[in-house]
Amino acid sequence: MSRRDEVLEAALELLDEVGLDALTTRRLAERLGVRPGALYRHFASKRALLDAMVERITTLGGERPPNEDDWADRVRTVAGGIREAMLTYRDGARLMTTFAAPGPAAIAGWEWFIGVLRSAGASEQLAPLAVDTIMSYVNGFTIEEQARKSAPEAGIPRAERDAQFRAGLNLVLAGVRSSIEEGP
Amino acid sequence: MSRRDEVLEAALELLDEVGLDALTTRRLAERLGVRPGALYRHFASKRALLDAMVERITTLGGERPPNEDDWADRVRTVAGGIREAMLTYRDGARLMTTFAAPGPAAIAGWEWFIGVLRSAGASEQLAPLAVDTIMSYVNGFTIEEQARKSAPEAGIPRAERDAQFRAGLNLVLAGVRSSIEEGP
DNA sequence: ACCTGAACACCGTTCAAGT
DNA sequence: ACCTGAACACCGTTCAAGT
Repeated sequence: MSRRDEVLEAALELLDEVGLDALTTRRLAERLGVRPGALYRHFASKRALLDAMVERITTLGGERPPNEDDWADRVRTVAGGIREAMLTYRDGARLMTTFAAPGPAAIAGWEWFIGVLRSAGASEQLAPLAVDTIMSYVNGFTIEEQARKSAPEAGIPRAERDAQFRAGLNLVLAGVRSSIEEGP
Repeated sequence: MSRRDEVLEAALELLDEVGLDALTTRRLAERLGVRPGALYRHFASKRALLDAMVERITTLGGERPPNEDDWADRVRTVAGGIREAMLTYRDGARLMTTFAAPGPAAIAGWEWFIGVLRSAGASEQLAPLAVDTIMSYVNGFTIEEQARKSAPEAGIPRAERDAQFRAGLNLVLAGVRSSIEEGP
């Protein structure tokens, strides 16, 4: 494990403890027992560090269910994994929205996702639209879910949120299914 | 127009010019020809100022189409208006994700939205799920759309993005429609 | 009511110099 | 290769004092 990776790991731990707004280079340096300037040997800027954190979280959601599964089940597994990855660290979803450009892990995942839709019978036009729509739903849901913490109904139990996520995803999937059936 | 409103207006203009990361109290004070400390007579904190900006943007998306319209058309109009409101200012969608608690405008809009779904025949359980799912899609789509600026395919023309938004929304609406038809 | 002056405890970042 | 020491140009926020 390179020193760079150790810094990255510490940054993710710190994020989970204090949240995105309190994640400062100085606090991170202190946690590493080092002066702030030393961080710049490993990352060109705080922005670069955040990008590496985003890529790392993206990799967490990289599970690929077997092709024998129903296509909708494969989508459910992957969508659930992406949500799971964002929920792993405090403010994880909000951190993702600060990304500069999609990293290799995100691009690979996107292409795999297109393939699932194509194998389900989606046209060349429909498949990317469906992937984009599903991803918008997953990201939108998770961002809002994770943002609610000082809100009125702050403490919705995890099991309920899981059920709501699945139900909403099924709604979207029903739309995708009916669009596939309508043909080109 | 109160002084407080003038400060709020200036903050929104500044946001549009420099983006969320460069929106500082000191820059805002300079634009108003005032010392930084003076802002605290009008807003208790920067957080409070950001909350007021969020509420203001939410109000922008508050159009209510006539009840004679088809329910799906009403949803399309309102969803489009919410996206429009977030796109009005640079980083508008990302600003929304920093909200503390939903303001009065957001709550009123949510209840109206539920009514539309109920009038379309959605059950008491389905209506809030559908609203939540549609809103997740709208927010997720717009956040991603607005975040892409230094990305590879940065310059997708507005008309194309509008079309993609509508197409994705129709996909979700198809799912909602089929769930309504399946009954309770 | 609104603002100034001045301070406080922080930020991200750079860079010569050390080991 | 990795870090220190020290500085630079910034932050958000407070508060007595002015008009």
